[in-house]
Formats: sequence, C-alpha cells, structure tokens
Amino acid sequence: MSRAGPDTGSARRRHHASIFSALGDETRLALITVLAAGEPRSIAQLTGGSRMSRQAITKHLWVLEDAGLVHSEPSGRENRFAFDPAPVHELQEYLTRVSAQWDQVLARLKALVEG
Amino acid sequence: MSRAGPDTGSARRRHHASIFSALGDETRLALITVLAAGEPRSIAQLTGGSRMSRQAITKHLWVLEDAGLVHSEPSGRENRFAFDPAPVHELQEYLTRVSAQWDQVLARLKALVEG
DNA sequence: TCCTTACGCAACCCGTTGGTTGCATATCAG
DNA sequence: CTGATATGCAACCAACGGGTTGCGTAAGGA
Repeated sequence: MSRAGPDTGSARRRHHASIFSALGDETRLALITVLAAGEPRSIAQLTGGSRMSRQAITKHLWVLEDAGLVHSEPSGRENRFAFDPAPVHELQEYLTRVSAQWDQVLARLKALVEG
Repeated sequence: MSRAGPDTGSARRRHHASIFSALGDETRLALITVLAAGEPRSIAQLTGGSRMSRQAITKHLWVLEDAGLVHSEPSGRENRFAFDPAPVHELQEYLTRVSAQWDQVLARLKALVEG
C-alpha cells in the first residue's frame, strides 16, 4: 500500500485520475466529508460509528493520504488525520477547464448551424 | 455491465462516488478529455490512435455512459458518443461545498486561537 | 508495574475490473 | 449480391481492491 519510501520528491506530480479514484469510494468520500467539516481526528475516532473494522478505515485513510487529500500527524499513541484542500482545488480547476472546452464546442456548432 | 434494463427512472439519483470512480481511470479520463474538446465520435474513431483493443475502449465508454458523463447516439452502423456536462457541474459544486466547509473550519480555529 | 488503548504489519479471501480473443450481425459501398 | 466496416455479445484471465482476522508493540492511566 506504498507505505515505503519517505516520498523524496515531495512536490511530485499527482495524476488527476488517482485523486478521482481516491474519491471514488463511498467510505472514503464519507471520511473526506467528515474531515473537511471538523477538526483532525484519530483513526479510532473515525472508526467509531462505522460498522467497519479499524484496519479497513486505516487502509482508506492511507489511500487518501497517498492521493494527497489528507495528511497524518502522529500525536502520542494516536495518529490524527486532517483534510488537505489543495488537490480539491486542483480538481475543481480541471473540471472547470473541461466544461469550458465543451462550451466552446457548443458555440462552434451553433455558429456552424446558424451559418 | 448493466447493459440490461431501459433505466426506468431516467432522472435517477446518481452517486458522486460512481462519477468519481468513472473518472478515476487514465483511459476514461483521456476519453472524456477528447469528447469534451471535440464533436461526438464513433467507437472506431476513439479506438484509432489507442494501442488498446476496440472492446476495451467500448467497455470504458459504457462505464462513462452508466455514470451519465456521456451518451451514445446510434447512427447507421456506427455508435457515436458525446460528452454530457451535467454530472461534471455537479461534481464541481460538490468540491466547492467541501472546500467551503474546510474554510469554515479554518475560520473557527483561527477565531479560537486568537481568542 | 500492570492493564488498556491505539496502532502498524501481514496473511488471507473473494468479488470486481481492465483487458483480450473469437464469433455473430447489421449496415454501407461497389 | 458481395465484401468490408462498425458493433455487440460472451467467455476467459490476471491483477487489483476492499474487508477481515490475528498478532506484536508503543504510549497512557491507575
């Protein structure tokens, strides 16, 4: 699960697809929603209220962390996770760009039809 | 691959997660980019230039169609696929809402610290 | 110190996915 | 009509993903 290297190139290129697929899971989407709405939370806290095992939640958090949507701050014996908004803004911009392209296409077609 | 029912509830609720995961694949992301930037294209057209088999591309297009990001218009012996912008706007709004929540959190924390 | 809590690691299970190939069918061109 | 083109369908396969369980260990509290 890529728990390996310290991610040397800290400002490495992040693929949009990986961020999308990180959000493409109901559980992770719920986790993001919780973390974006509240303060940093420990794994145990995030597991409570879920019917899933702690390990399952932990794996999801790692996926979110690998996607850069979240970061962890170890504190004593617990590990608190906090939301990281940068990739979200990036996605927002990407989606804006895509729909803008589509608007241009529509405009071209309209101009073509109206001759 | 859910090629079954005529999707009775045509305006059915679509989960964000499914749209995200539809975009969470490099190939599908590329297809969306092409379709959002140009006119509707047939499967053969979309397959040309790719090293993948036609069937692979076809399956990806069906996934995109199930997610509502694309729709197909059969025309003669070919099947043209066109971009569908609605879900993209929906995602945009969702991301905006999430980051807005986070901004509120930051504001609360700031107020708390500055007492 | 002793017990409990919060983790990380590893192995394992099984359904889903991404991809391929082969074949049948409908449409278009000559 | 005949051949080529554009698809759809089905079977099959390897790899990945989401989940679970068991175990070892570090940090806190009584």
